[in-house]
Amino acid sequence: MASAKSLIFAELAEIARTIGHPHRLELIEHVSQGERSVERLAALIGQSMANTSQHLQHLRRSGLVQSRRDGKRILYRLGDGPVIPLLTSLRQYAEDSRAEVRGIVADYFDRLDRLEPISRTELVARLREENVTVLDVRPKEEFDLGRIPGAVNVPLEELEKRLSELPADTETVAYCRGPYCILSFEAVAALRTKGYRIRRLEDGFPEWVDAGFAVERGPSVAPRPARSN
Amino acid sequence: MASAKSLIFAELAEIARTIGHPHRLELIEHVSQGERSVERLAALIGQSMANTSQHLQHLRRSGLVQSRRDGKRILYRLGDGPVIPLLTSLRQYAEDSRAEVRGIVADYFDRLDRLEPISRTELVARLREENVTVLDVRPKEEFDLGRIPGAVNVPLEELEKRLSELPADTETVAYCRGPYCILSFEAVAALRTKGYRIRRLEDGFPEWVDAGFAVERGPSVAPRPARSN
DNA sequence: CATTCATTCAATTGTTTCGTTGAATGTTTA
DNA sequence: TAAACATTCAACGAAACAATTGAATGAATG
Repeated sequence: MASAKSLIFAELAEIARTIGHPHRLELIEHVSQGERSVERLAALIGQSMANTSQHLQHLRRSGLVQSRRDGKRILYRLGDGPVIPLLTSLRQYAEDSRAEVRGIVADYFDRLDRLEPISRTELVARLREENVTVLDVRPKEEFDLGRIPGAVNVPLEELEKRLSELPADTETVAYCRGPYCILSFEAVAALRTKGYRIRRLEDGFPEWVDAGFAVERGPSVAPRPARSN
Repeated sequence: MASAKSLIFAELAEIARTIGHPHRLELIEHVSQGERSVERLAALIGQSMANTSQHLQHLRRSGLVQSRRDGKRILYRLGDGPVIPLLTSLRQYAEDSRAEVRGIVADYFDRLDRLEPISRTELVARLREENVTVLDVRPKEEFDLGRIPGAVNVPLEELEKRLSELPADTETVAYCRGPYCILSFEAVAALRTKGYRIRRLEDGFPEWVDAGFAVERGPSVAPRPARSN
């Protein structure tokens, strides 16, 4: 039946249109870091509450995000389906085939040094050998909601003050929210000028989770900066 | 810079909006079978030439399709980038998380028998052992443009007339245009009632190409139906 | 039980997109 | 060089969408 086919195309198109808006893409990125209230999301994307709420409901209709009530606020989180793979393939298509994006990514990220990232599997191997410090430069709230096991949390703004928490003798791997999040880029740029051996992790925390690697949750116990300097 | 970030989101959103229209999704599906003229594509999606042309140019702007001139007509083909992976992840997201799509797919395809498909790698292995006939049920023109090596082409309409070309003693694997193409489902349903041992290949020809498996092109030499019945 | 607060709804306006119509372009054929 | 043909362009009206405003909901607090 042709009608079943056109119904399927209509469904697919609707999902595609849902992620076809910059604000909604940005909302998904923020929501993929952990639960967020509408108020906070509105501030993050620089839009009004009403507008943000409507975009969120649009996303929820397509299952890309879910929500729950917590007291007087509503918290949004990432949907159950393979949302990250969908966005990853969208990004990969864009990087592969759109000159504009290639140009932007090149101009923007490459200028911050050619900071070759370390792969997730490589990091896992290095963690087993205990010869690497994992640095989470996201804000504390996001760190508390979930992190790479054993990671040390030093938000980017506090990095200069808290340099002593980082071992200078072992290599450090920094990560943040995703491939377009600049926090870890800036952390690497800053620490390299101070002589640290530091690299970025490929992509970011949501992709780490999506790839099925272990996650540590809850308020952090004492971080374990094996200070030796 | 926040502006680089928002530029990236704008680019991604534009690509997503490009595939966010049923006609354009359908055009991509048809174009992924091989080169097609605007006239033919217009007929396939049941739209005017002008409208089809505009959708095609929209797709071309995003690199999802490419075009070349051949005499007085313009032929469109699939773009260079990872278009199929993008659509595959879109479809997988939809199937995984949208009840409507799940319902449609279930109602529609499952009713045509639970025809468990054979995987591409399994088919390759079976082909090495020479104990399988590959049946391409697409129209001859598409078959000529590219096919699984060694495949026999019997378009669905001619299947009943040309049953003799299919060996009844070896298992047959049928394929067509893709996961939502009903040709191979119907072929399987038809031949099973006649006692043939026949299964579907997972997905279809574009996905076969995309997965990097060998393709045979050009007008078919004599098909080799190892008739033994 | 009234108030406060976060969120959602409803109505409005300006912008973008879709499909149609008819003319323009550029290539082949007569 | 003119006619035929496939495709694209340009202009239009209808429909969908985005963002704003202000009112409505519904849970928590006093």
